[in-house]
Amino acid sequence: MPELPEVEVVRRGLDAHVAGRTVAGVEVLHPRSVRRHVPGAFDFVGRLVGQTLVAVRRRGKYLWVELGSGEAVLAHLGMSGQMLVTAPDAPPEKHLRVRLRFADDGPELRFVDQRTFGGLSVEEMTEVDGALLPVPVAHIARDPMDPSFSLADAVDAVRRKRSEIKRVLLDQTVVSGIGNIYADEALWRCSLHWARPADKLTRPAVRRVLAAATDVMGEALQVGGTSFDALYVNVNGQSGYFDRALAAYGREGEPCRRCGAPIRREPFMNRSSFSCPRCQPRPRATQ
DNA sequence: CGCATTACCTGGTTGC
DNA sequence: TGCAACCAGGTAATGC
Repeated sequence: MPELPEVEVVRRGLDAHVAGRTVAGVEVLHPRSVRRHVPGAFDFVGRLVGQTLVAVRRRGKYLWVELGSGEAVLAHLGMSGQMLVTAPDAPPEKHLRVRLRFADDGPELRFVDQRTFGGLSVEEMTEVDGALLPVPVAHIARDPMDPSFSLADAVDAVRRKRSEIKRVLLDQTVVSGIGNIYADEALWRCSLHWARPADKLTRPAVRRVLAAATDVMGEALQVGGTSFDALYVNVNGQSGYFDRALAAYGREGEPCRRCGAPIRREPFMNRSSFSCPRCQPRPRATQ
């Protein structure tokens, strides 16, 4: 699933392949993929045709392409979204939702999304705390790879939450970019159970877990960066080389890489949390 | 207001 | 073999 490292891989690939090019035509094949564009699919197309794509930017898991008009095409990949740069005559993918053709007749940009949790929209920009962001991203906190990210501020924000630490790690208004996979990895790395109350953790403990999340996402980015070539931007988050580096996520029953105890899986927010029963003991009473 | 829960989606897998 | 149930999970809306 695309979390920060996977989205950053896509951002880099898009920036390399579409920046500076002019949109000649847009085709929306599934209305749901542009549902966040309130004026509708027709308006979406109209706002893009003729625009130059200036640069591709990202905050957390949100991605946007700055337009010559000053607006931006905002993209969220959801769980299964992919941005592909393909030859215009390449056969359509099964779940092709939106395609952008360019005036140079070069490779086209395709938004492919099986589950349609993701989507595209054209948005106006707004300034928040010195950063220029698409309006729907205004409430998203800086991610750990943002040059202006403040670890001290993030530690304080986490400790203000009266909730379980993993819920807080997944809250994109506190720190952005962390999803289920990297949350479990970060908690495993600093031997914390996901249900530990965030406001009861010490400042150093929260600093450690945020540093672990930053580290693990950085490592994933390094190996994910190899997975696209000139005509193909790979956002296949669960494949690639980072799979084999995972210590907790998806390893139910397999030995903990630290102590050998079988990794457990527990229900969490209608999904799963993976942890080591010995290294990450469940907190006693959460009162 | 702040935190918890649910709806939204589809296709691959599992179990009967 | 067929089909229903289940599962993946980020986000916004809803509930308390």
